[in-house]
Amino acid sequence: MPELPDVEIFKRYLDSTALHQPVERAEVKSRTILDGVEARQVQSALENRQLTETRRHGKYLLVRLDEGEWLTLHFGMTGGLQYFKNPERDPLHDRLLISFDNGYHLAFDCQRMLGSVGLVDSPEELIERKDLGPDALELDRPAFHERLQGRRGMVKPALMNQRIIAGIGNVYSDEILFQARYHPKTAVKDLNTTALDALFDAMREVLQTAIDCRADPDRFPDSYLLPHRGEGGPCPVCGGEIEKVKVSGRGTYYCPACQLAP
DNA sequence: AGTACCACCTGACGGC
DNA sequence: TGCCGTCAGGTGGTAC
Repeated sequence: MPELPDVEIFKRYLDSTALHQPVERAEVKSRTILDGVEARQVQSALENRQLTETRRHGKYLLVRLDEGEWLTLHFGMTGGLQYFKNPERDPLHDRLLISFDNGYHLAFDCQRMLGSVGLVDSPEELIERKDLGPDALELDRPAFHERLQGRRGMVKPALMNQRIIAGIGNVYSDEILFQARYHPKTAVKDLNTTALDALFDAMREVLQTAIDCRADPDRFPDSYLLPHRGEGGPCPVCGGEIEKVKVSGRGTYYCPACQLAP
């Protein structure tokens, strides 16, 4: 489930592998993933160019092609990148394959095809087109308050709303609320300034820690919920049972003892 | 404005 | 054994 930390790791992976290599050819293997572009546009945008720069906004990865357009990658739920030389390492659900002059390939792998590939003239164009809020790690404390204050709904859907803040999904919203000790169904209007501050701190802490752990749950601190995510499992703080509920349609894990009822 | 529900999509899993 | 329903979840559409 690629959320902000996962996409940040993809960005660093691409930066350390495929950047500044002349592209020999590009092949769109599944048209389903194309977002408002034709396969030939993607191919001609890539061929005989280089990937010169990357940026991340929320769950989107943008890749600049020479000094021109930007390729946009969204990983849906099962997407990822693979850089390899041996064709045997081409991932099973390869949807876009970029081949470089040096004999290496970069595959955009996406099993469930919920991801997307597009082209924009600038990162700002993508943000505008998708109506994305500021990136969760770029946004400062006053802006966080401003974007949440006055909202009527529950805190978990607000954190997950990409128009309010970009980058947080189902898994990390649970972790942020666990670390901040707020119940996922807490009404945003019931969070006072101090509570919003605590939520902001937890958001930054969780996202940065996840990046430092290379978004690998096995590396996460013992005090994190994510590695124990599952119904009935022990809470890493109090040892009580983790419960599962639905919050606006999403499977939500929390500790009823640590995260007080709204 | 917010929520509920559906669809997209594939693969895993449990029940019978 | 195999068939079927359900679930996972990011996004986006519709209805209320």
